Amino acid sequence: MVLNTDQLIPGLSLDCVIFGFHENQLKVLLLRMKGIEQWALPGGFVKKTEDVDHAAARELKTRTGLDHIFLQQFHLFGDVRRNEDAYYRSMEAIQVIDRSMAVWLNQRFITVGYYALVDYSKVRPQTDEISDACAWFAWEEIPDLIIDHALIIAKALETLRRQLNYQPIGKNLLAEKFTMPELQALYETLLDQKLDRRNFQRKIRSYGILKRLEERRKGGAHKAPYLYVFDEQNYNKALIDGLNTGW
Amino acid sequence: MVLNTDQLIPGLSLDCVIFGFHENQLKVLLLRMKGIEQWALPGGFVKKTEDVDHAAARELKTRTGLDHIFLQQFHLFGDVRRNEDAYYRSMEAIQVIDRSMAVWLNQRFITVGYYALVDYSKVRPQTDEISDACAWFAWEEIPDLIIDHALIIAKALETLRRQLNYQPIGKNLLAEKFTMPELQALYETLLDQKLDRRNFQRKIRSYGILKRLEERRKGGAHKAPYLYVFDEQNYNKALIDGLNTGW
DNA sequence: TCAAAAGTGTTTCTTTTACACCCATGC
DNA sequence: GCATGGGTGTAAAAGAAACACTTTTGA
Repeated sequence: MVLNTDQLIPGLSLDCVIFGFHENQLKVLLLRMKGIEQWALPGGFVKKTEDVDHAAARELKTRTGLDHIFLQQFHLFGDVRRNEDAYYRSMEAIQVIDRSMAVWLNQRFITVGYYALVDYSKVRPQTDEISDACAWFAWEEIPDLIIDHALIIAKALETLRRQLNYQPIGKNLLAEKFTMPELQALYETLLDQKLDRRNFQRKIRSYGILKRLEERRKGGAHKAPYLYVFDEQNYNKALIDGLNTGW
Repeated sequence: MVLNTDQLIPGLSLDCVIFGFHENQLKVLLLRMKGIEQWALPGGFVKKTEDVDHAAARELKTRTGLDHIFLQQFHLFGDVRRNEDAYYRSMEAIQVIDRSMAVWLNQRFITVGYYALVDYSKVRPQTDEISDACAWFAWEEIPDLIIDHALIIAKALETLRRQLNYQPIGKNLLAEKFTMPELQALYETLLDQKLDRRNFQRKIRSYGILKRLEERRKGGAHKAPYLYVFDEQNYNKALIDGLNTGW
């Protein structure tokens, strides 16, 4: 492994829950390390001379090729025993990492959870020297994960769902141009409930963050739906002001 | 200082934004370190054998004497340069801390922000060996703070305000028995807006998390208001399920 | 021509807002 | 007795929910 542990903050890692949306399913990008059966969240370490947020953006870029993406810290996982099960031992055994790296990894780690919303179609999952697979998994089909990564994903989704109530999302999970049914499917997936087509349209439109194009999505088997884009200005305003304040 | 730095995770601190409510003002508990003019958030470090959450609870207990209090992690502050201005140098100068402690403090620190909601009347602010003052400050009168502590407070309040929309709060900031006007004053302070008395009552009551007692608050200059307590069961349920889901 | 998806409008119900009157207390 | 705060109810407005019909398209 090419990491020079001297340059890294010891005991601090970060894990990215990278959400995508495809075929009406919420997906998460996962990684399998060489020599380990379980899958893991893509993650990394923070350089001593680097902002923590920057390290997360760097990891996201490495893994997806994407830049300037919605990426947000959501929780610090800091239990003493969270990484005590030394999952990487089999990596040392097959010489994916060396002894000193193994020792370094063996210390107590706290990890910062980040979640990212990305356009599924733009991502080409990347493996590296220490991983032999990188792939999207549908929310319902997430395999067995190392240490507390299942918990991290659960917490990320919980945060995302909450976010949905007061922030405009969708911009990052969909392609630039999208249809209303696509946006609705995204909301339905995230909320895990069916919504009324007409009421959904009304509500979303009332936010004033969408612009409908003249263009329609052709080639579908049925009536061609309109394409929409987010109105940059109003969208950004909504990001700051929120949507449903409740009071 | 009695801390043995060998037992602590290096480069990791935590800061607690302890909110109280008194005389219709939102207050924050602050600390002044010996030899430093600026005030600071009460904070601490995490033992190598301790959960991060536990360290926060420990700090809260030390500082306020309170246990089992609403205490929640809200953000990790991880910029490289956040603590580079070495505010503690004057502490070393007057020998509040020794050289090795100063060196230890001089490294890059990331800090986890926690916020706590406490019953103002139950707190007896505690100083210790390294601080010469510990006091409540009204939100509007927060003095100059060390490093990024003003930012940390701002972020805590932002989180708290957001929380207000989907979680029952008040339980932790008020005495066990409280009046509707007191609860309303709390909401008004947190939201920084006036609310209609009658509509507020209706809305709060519709949540079903309060129980009205027969008892009234006597001794006031006017009509005696009823006392309320939170209904434990429904309150806890609301904590989990949320109040205004928005969808 | 028909099944399935997409577009649009209306009615009903619920929630929120705005607003007015009576009661209790200390001065 | 009057100023002030506290309790309660009701009518109007806004928003959410429920619901039906028409259009487009490929098979």
